[in-house]
Amino acid sequence: MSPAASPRWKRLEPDERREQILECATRLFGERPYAEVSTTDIAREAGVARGLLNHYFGQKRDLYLKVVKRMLLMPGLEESVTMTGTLRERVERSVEWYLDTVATHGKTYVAVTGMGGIGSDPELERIISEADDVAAAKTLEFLGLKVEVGNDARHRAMMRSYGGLVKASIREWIRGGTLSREDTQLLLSEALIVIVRDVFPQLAQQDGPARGDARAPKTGPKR
Amino acid sequence: MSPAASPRWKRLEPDERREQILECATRLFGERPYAEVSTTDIAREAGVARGLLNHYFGQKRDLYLKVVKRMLLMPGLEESVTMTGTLRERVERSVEWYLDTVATHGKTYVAVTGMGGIGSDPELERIISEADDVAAAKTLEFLGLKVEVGNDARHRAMMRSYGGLVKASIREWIRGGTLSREDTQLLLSEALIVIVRDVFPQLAQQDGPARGDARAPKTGPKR
DNA sequence: TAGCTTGTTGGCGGACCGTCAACAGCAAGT
DNA sequence: ACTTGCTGTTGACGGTCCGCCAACAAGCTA
Repeated sequence: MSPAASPRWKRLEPDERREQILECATRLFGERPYAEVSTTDIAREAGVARGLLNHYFGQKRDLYLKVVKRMLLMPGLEESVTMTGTLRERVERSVEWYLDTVATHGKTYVAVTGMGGIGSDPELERIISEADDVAAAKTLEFLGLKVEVGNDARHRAMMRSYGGLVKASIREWIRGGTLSREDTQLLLSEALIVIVRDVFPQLAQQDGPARGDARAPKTGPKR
Repeated sequence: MSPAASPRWKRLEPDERREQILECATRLFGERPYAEVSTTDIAREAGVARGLLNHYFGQKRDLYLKVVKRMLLMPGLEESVTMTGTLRERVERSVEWYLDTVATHGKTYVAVTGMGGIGSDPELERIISEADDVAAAKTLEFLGLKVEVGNDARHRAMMRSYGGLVKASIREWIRGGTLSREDTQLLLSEALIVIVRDVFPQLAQQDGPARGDARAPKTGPKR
């Protein structure tokens, strides 16, 4: 008889196995809520023993965090869009690019960023918040706005808040279709313009005619 | 000897007991994430057997939903604020009222509305979305804006999206203090004004001078 | 082919949750 | 004051899920 008819399981490089498990986990976490995806499900989907998940990722929660991290790392904004024209034009193009990117990830993006997976987990919030910071910094940089360091924390916080609007409207768009893509883009562009004007009031005059009702006081922290 | 020295437990009316459990659950869910609050914890906190929670609320998830519901029902906006003055003034007052209300609920509100509790649960999302609708409708009504029924779904979706901005910025404010209350109020007011102008473009001229760069097309679904 | 490295398995122990039959507080009836 | 009955409440049982770890085996090397 053949010396080793067929091995009962195949031995993979750690990186390969890790990647394979990550993909299965990503798919399942996109289909069902966090609590309803058991490690047994993921293991079965990947065709491995359940204990292997703990071996590679530690806790189930850690595996989920890895999934979120990989999902939120969005590649190259700056290479794919030109940054010319008025502030409004640039804003609209960057929002458009962002919606394109999200559209490719689809439901998994919504499930991960949205009402969440895990319940208010500090680590998860840190990761998402960090990803929001990156996205915000990219956007601001793309808009050609330099961050003066004194207000950095405040500006980042404002952009993270804007991220809340982004996610909520995208959820409306992707999930139920209660907003069309045009609606979403309009909403996000207008809001971003307003925020930029508040955070960087000195740039207001760059965008064509100034607003009629410019609030003279309290456009920034008193200095 | 005394006939019944002291009963080992006290018998309460169902409504009383329910309320007592709800309060303990509310406190605990405000302190820790959903998954880290066991029904045993809640039962111990309330000085009650664990099975009683299931008797009154069914699943642990149902108890959590009850907590969220009670948390999101915010009483009387319309009675407490006058609705006179320009659109900007009314917006700023309503935002201010909302921030006051949230401030009283504190961390629990943030934990409940925020990154959530349960993982993307349809029922939970329905509840939160419904509460957002109520808050949005109250706000719009308070602003003196009548909803024309044709665009109702779209308008509600936009206001729910705005709710995402509200929650995110409030989280920045309450949690880490990365935004001051003034920052939060400024951000939310400006954004709300913009949204109202987009959703109800015909009301733009009510608020002083019109914007210089008013977008003539695509201010609504084509009809 | 024998030996060694290490990727992988499978079961153990513990935590948590939903259910349900039995128990007991307590108010009404005698 | 004692008994009866209603029902609020308890405590344990069965099941699921997860983290851990010793044993196992795939596959390279000599």
